[in-house]
Amino acid sequence: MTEQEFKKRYCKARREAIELEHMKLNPEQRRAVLATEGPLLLLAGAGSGKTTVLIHRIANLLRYGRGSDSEEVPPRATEADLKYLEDYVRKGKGEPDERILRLCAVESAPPWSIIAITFTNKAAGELKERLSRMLGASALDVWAFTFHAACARILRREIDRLGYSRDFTIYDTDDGERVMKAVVRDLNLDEKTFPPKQILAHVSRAKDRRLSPEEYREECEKSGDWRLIRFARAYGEYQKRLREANALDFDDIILHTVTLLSRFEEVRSYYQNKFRYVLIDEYQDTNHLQYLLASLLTGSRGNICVVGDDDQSIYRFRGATIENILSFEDQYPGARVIRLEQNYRSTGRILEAANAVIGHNLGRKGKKLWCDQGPGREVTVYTAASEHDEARYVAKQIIDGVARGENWRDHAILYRMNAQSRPMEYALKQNGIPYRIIGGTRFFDRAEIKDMLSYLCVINNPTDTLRLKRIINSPPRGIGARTLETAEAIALTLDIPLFQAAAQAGSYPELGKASARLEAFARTISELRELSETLPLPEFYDAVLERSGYLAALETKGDVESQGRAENVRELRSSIVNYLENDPEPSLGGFLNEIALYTDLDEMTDENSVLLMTMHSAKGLEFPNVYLVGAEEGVFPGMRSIGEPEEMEEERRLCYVAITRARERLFITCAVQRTLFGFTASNRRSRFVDEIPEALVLEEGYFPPKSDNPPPAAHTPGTPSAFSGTPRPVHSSAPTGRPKEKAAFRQAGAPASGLPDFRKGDMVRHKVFGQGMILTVQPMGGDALLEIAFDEKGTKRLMAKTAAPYLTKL
DNA sequence: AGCGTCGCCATTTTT
DNA sequence: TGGCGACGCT
Repeated sequence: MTEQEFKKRYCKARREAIELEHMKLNPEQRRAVLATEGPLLLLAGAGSGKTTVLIHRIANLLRYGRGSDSEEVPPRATEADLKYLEDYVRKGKGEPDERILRLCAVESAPPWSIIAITFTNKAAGELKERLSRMLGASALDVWAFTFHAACARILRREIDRLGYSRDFTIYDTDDGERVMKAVVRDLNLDEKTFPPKQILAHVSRAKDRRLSPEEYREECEKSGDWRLIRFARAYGEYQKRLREANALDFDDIILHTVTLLSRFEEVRSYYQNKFRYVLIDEYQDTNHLQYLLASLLTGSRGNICVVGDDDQSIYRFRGATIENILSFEDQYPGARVIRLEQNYRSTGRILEAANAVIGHNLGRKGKKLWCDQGPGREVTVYTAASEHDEARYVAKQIIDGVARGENWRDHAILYRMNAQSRPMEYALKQNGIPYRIIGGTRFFDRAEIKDMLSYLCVINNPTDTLRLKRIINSPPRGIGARTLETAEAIALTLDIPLFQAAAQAGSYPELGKASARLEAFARTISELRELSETLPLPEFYDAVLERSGYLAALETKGDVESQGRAENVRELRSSIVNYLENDPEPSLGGFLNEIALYTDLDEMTDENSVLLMTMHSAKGLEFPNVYLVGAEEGVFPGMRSIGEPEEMEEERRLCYVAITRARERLFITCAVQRTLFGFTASNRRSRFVDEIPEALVLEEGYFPPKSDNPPPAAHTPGTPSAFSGTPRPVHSSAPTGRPKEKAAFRQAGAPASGLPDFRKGDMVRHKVFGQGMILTVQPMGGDALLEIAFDEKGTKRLMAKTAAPYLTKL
């Protein structure tokens, strides 16, 4: 055997041997796992198993390094080795022994040499969990973090080079807004013409382009726009204040890491040497800065693997550039591209619908999902008379589903705006359907939680003036705006932290009577600070709750609102306990650092409830039944996107995301008339609905005469894509020619006229809740509230008219 | 300092 | 429709 031949056979056998361990994957997935070297773009469609691929890829790197993607033969490999390898492949069992491991590995990657970056903590956590389940504890040394967590980690080591100290604090959006607000006031700008939020948006964009306040100012001056020039000045001042407070906002975390890596050769080479393999998830959501970071971490070795789906890019509004994924191959010459198009989630019709809709977009890589699952049921399109009718329809479908044996949690209602949840909630409540709203204001964004965290921040670091100001008078302790102002002035002139001024308030006569209150507050904080050094964290937290008077203030208020808040504040304790269990060296500072980047504590519980959320928050999730609600022009696609081609494409991608959440059944609903924000409007139904081939659709509900509904072809941009196999008929969904629906108008779950005769003590059977007895009947404006004790589901309150179709008297 | 009223405004969200 | 901030009154 020639050396050439040996080499060839060896590499082939080695590759096949490694492949055996991934036989559960499909061929494309396997290719993606084995292509370890060089740049790789993985276009992973919805439901194509990309996380599985990511996991296997990391596992492969840890075990075999570049073994599956290399032409190198180990220098001491013998023909006996080759034979052993080939025999192993022939057996096809895929359970490698020591020798196989040794023969296949080419520089196995140590865990800490792999960095996998995700967008959310949830995704990072999931990655870590699945990795450690597959590979044991050593997998925990893989750097699986969010962009921000990874950068914060780097900064905690290196940031002193930029003149910040390593124990910097992280300001969230809310903190940033407070600072900017103060800046606007101090620059004597009007908050109406210079909304702090808007300035921050500009600042964020400037940071994304790596413009310093000076550079940004120069640019603004060239433009001659006096408003922009003020913006630039505000940016400078804002940045100055963050620096003084040794604080970083979310953009700074990335920006400063990029600066560090590009400016300091030794930092750059340290991390480039450390990280042999860089993986980035959800690449379509990265912004320019994150692109730079990724390329700086990758270095000349070029082992970067990005995973994403251009069709699922829905965060342009917060700076994500779809460009990053579209031009990956230009930025990394020689990049390999692998498409994962086999979908393991949805039925054929749902996928066809998704393909057809997204096919109307122009700027895309092109990809068509397929599955071997069979067509499944039609997509149901229901036209409702109003948003209430729409909600009742959805409630009815859910009840029917559950009556068939499904779980509540198998149903998800997706809408464009949070404001749309209200009528839905109403209908669900009336039917006694358990539900849970995801999103809206999240746990850590709630005022009471921020207050408690601010207490902890101030105790940990009394010079954190921003947080100090937040809590100094909550609960009210007689330290008002006036007092605070004088105290701040004193602190400023003496160049001491505000906290110190408060602590020695007695020595400043201008504070008058308030000085005693300031000192008392400062004393409380100092005492708590001492306690924090001796007590275990949860007990210490209890002490904070008590001594701050915060909890007591909530409890004395006694209304439902405050009760909920008190509940939340106590709830925070459990995340402290949680932290304690995960950190080998827990400390108050450690907890605060972790919490600063961790917002989604409310893990979706496994409680059995119908889920309501925006289409955005549904990304990455899947449900057997999906209700895509409010499919009307002006709602979805939203008002702002009409007439803006780029925006419209983003809306369409959002539609694609929403459709592909459905596993078995997809319901799309629209209302002929809808009241939103106090205005009643009649909207045409969404163009996206009309982009779904008619053959896939089953129409239900109310149809107005044709004249009210101009042909959809007029507002359907683009041409049916080459991918959408079935060419669309020129006209599609105008209701004429479908006589049956016209006659079939009946509002969903609409109450039969007249009040059903329910009495106290009646035994009834409900379609879903089973048998029960009516406890009370309270007449309420032509309807009645029934309180029914069900044998198995407990006591529920239902509206008589809504429940009537599902209730029978026994 | 704290409460009530008026008027304005209005996607989507993660870190 | 509803939530929030500014303002003005007590």
